[in-house]
Amino acid sequence: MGTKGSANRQRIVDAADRLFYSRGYNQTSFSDISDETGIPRGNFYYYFKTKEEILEAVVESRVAIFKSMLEQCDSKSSDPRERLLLFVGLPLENEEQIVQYGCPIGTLSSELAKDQVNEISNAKLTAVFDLLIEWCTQQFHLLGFDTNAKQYAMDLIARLQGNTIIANVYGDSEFLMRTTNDVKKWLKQITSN
Amino acid sequence: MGTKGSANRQRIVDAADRLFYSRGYNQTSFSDISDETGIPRGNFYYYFKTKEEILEAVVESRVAIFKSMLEQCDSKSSDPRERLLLFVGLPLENEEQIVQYGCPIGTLSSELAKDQVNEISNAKLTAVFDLLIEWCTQQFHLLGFDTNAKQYAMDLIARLQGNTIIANVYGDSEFLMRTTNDVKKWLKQITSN
DNA sequence: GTCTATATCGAGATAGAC
DNA sequence: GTCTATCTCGATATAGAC
Repeated sequence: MGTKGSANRQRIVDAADRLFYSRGYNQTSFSDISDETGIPRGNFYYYFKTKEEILEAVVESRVAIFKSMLEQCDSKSSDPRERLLLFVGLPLENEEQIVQYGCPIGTLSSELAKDQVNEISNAKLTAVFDLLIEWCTQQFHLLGFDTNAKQYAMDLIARLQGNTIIANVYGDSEFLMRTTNDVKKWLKQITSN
Repeated sequence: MGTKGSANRQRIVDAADRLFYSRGYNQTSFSDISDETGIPRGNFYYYFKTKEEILEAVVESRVAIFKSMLEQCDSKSSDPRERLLLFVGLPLENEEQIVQYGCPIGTLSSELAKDQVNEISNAKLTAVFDLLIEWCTQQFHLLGFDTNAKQYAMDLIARLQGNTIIANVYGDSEFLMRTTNDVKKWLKQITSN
């Protein structure tokens, strides 16, 4: 195992992940990460040349997390319809955080879209969305949807994002629960023939 | 007219509004606003005691802008159905900016939700969403919807937000146009009896 | 009311001892 | 590999001349 597998490196990435989510990337300082981990600031530069490299590692970590969530959906059911329903229910598993800080991908994307700098990281972030959309597209394909499978997938992700935003703005977990059910009903309806 | 009506004050607010939108609140410095307006940094403190006061003024300005957009919709048609269709089409009028920087209220809300500080400004921001939701609720009421009028209103706003996010992430104005039409179709469908 | 000079702080980043 | 000390810069904010 190289430096990528170092325990300290992992602790930095994990703490940065939490802080980038709860405070935002730009509003998280090396001192914040240092306070959380107990690892002194100067040590960070042994693992990462710049703050942006930490961001890249965090994004990679989130990609891995979402991949494993999709695999969970795959393993729990072999029925694409049931898989999509499981997928739609995922935000409720972290309902409290979602309501408080929004979607970990959506909010980071919005933030980085305003930074002229981080082109690399931004490309990697759309990769998370790509991952989710491709997975959903595949499920819709299996359900018999053809050319419009990707449209349905993008619409589904858009709906989840929109519901998350409103739930976050109003700190309203009831709204998140209700609209999650609405999306599930919509899914059942369009796949019931 | 007091200091609130000063031309310089207004120029500061207008420049800050643009910059908070394109770069984000936290990533916009007094120097940026100074560069845009030609007004030296130190002068800002004659009109605003802190940066957060500038933010409050910007939020007030955005509230006013959205109010006038709603009044435009009101004046163009007296049919609530037609008004809602006009409302849904609004994002396309600033399509380029929407695709590049996202929704001016949605992205600012997401950003401030992660700042532990700006409670006041955040309260004012939800006021913008309140404004839109109440206006839509009223239209749905006029269309004969009763207890579920507000639900439809919130769902409509959520859909617009979600579509904006995806369009922004992918820089995809085609998606914004297609989903705008989809929302219009949905509106026509639920109001056609 | 307007502008210059400057204070103060915290950010990211570096050098080098151990 | 780890940690301390420090550099440099740019941020918000202040003081005070004009």
